[in-house]
Formats: sequence, structure tokens, C-alpha cells
Amino acid sequence: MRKLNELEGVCLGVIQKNQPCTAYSLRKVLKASPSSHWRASAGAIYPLVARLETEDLIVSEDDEEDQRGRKYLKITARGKKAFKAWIKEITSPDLIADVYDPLRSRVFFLDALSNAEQQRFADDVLGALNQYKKITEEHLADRPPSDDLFEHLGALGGAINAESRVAFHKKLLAAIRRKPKT
Amino acid sequence: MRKLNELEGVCLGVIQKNQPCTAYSLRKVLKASPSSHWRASAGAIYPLVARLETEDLIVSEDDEEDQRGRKYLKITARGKKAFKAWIKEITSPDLIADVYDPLRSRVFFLDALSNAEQQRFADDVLGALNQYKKITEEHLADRPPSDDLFEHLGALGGAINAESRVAFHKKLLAAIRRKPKT
DNA sequence: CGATGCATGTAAGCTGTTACATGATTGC
DNA sequence: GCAATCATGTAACAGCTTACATGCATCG
Repeated sequence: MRKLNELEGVCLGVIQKNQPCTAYSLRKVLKASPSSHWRASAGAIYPLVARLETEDLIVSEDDEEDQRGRKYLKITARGKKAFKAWIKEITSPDLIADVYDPLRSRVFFLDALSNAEQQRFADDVLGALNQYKKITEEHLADRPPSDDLFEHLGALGGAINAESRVAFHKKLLAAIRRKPKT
Repeated sequence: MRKLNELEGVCLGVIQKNQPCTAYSLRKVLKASPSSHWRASAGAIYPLVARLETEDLIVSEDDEEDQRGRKYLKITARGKKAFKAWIKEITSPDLIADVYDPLRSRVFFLDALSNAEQQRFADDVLGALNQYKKITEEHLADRPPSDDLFEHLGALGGAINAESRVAFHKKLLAAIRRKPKT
């Protein structure tokens, strides 16, 4: 059984949680995430769903008497197995280290900007990050542990991450202000 | 002037910092990052460098009398402008929110595992994360602020991020242990 | 003198993006 | 009645991965 990529794993997980669900509602769930990493474009999702179906990881059922032609997706036993393998595969150091933050990528190169531009950058980013942090906190508040524990914990992870990014960018701003002007 | 993608931006930044440098050394710098997100495969870098050159964002110079045929890359004025635009573009909420953590993706779906498997997962991940944290701290120690301030700050961001991930996964493990067994 | 690392690159294939296309349903 | 949203999909294109290919240099 082939190894799933990240988007496939996430989609299988969403289907398992919300089944029976349509590809369209799958897209909505992904879009609703505070992380904009999952763009969930039609051109990504529909071929992906077709792929999972030809490999018997999901099955689809056409609702007759539905004029819209909705297709309802369900995970198969094979799909569950592949999904569990996808979750567990995480122990590999490569996946642990595969984190990405476009803000941090840019910090390394800030000496390409003038001092004034650096301050502007750090200021703007801090403002936007604070807004983002608020969003993750609201998202968390909407997901109490009593409702779905792991949905809650996942959202908690998002909020913790946002908070640590704010903390880092406060330090960055302070360091830029402290720095002798060139 | 076209907008740069993330890999292009990072590569231009590395070239600007280390110029004149070869495409090969560029790959090595990317590989040396604790984040395995930048795989820096030959099939990615060489076409990318060619792209940047045809758009006059970099220039390359062949070292005659070098039997290996090294090509040395330098950023152009146009390149510097495009690079600064890439850095500043970050203010967009979409980029701020474009964070990604394959561990957190999986947390949302942990109820697909049995209680024993959940604990195993959280245990393994915590162990691997602690190792990763150590790596980021060593990376940080190698980059004192006196040497290159922003290189230091970027590495600091990586270490802070690793620490917050450890803190989150400690909470996750505790929550799983506290949870009534099913 | 053979393995490893330096250094360049290409080709096939997969996956994702953007943009388009079509039609049903709901809400104002 | 018209706009927005539901719902499915496709086509062109761009970018990355994996695997291959070539040759020079260095170290033991």
C-alpha cells in the first residue's frame, strides 16, 4: 500500500471524521482552518478524491433523486489502515523537522533592509501576528474538550504556536530597536 | 517584475549573503538548515537558478581555468529590488497564516488510534521533538548575535518554535493519560 | 586506486495552482 | 429574478521529486 502524502492524509482524516461527506464539504473544512496552508483548490481535491477511490481507500455513493448529483464519500477498511500508517509514520525525524514559517524564513535576510524598513517590517508583522493569534484563540474557544478532545487539542496547538510566534517577533522588534543604527 | 515564490526568495537571500557562490553551495546552505522543509534537490535548484538568471535577478560568471566548470552567482540590482519586495510582501494575512506542522495535522485525527496507540504516538513524538529541540539549540549556539544578528535571530526563532512544540506535546501526552480509556 | 564529495545538469512523472465551465438551490 | 453559494469537474501550466548522467578533486 502506497504512502500517503500530507494532503491525502489530512483529507482521509476529515472524511473519516465527517463521513458520509462530499468532496465539497471536505474543501470547506480545510478552508476553515486558521492555517492558510491548506488551500483546498478544486483542482487539488477532485483528482485526489478520484485517486483515493481508485485505490479503494474510500468509496463514493451517488445519491439518486438528488438533482445536484452529490457524491457521498466514506472511508474503507483499507483506507483506515493506510490512514493509521500515515499518522504513525510521523516518528521519522524528517517529518518532525518539516516545519515551515514564511516569516521566519525572511528574518534571516533582514539585513537587506535599511534600519527604518526593518522596524517597519517587525512592526507590521507583530500587528498581523496578534490578529492571527486572536483568530486561533477564537477557533480554540469554539472547540471545547468536551466536544471532541483531539479537535480541541489540535486547535490548542495552533494557538500555542501563534503565541510563540508573537513572543519571538516581540524579541525581534526589541533587538532591532536596540541595534546601533547604520 | 514577477512575484517570487518562497524557494526563489530564500535562494536569492542566500546568494545575496554569500555571493559570489555556486549553485552547489547554495544547496548545501539550504540542506544545513534544521528544518527539513528545504530539500534543495538538484532538480529544484538548477532550473530555479536558470530562471533567476534569464530574468536578470542574478548573473553567473564562469571561472575559466577551473576544470570543474564552477559557475559563480551574484545578485543584480534588479534582483535586490525583487528580493526586498519578497520580504515585504509578508504583511499579507495569507502569508502570516501559512504555517505548517505535520505533527499538529495528525493530532486532530488521533481518535482514529486506540488509547495505547495514542500514548505510543505522543511518547515517540515527544522523544523525537526533544532531540530536534536540542539540534535547534546547537544551531543557535553556533550563531552568536555578534557574528550576524539576523542569522542569530532566525535561529532563535527556530529554537523558540521547537520549544513551544515540545510544550504542546507534553500537554498532549498529559491529556491522553488523563483521558478515560475506551 | 577507489570511495566520497564537489559540481553541473537533465528527463519523466506527479501534484498542485489558476482559471474556466456547468448546472442546481437558497435567500433576499 | 438575481446573486451567492452549493456541487462537480477539467485544462493548461508551473514547480518539485526522484533518478539518472557526467566528470573533477581529494583523502586515505
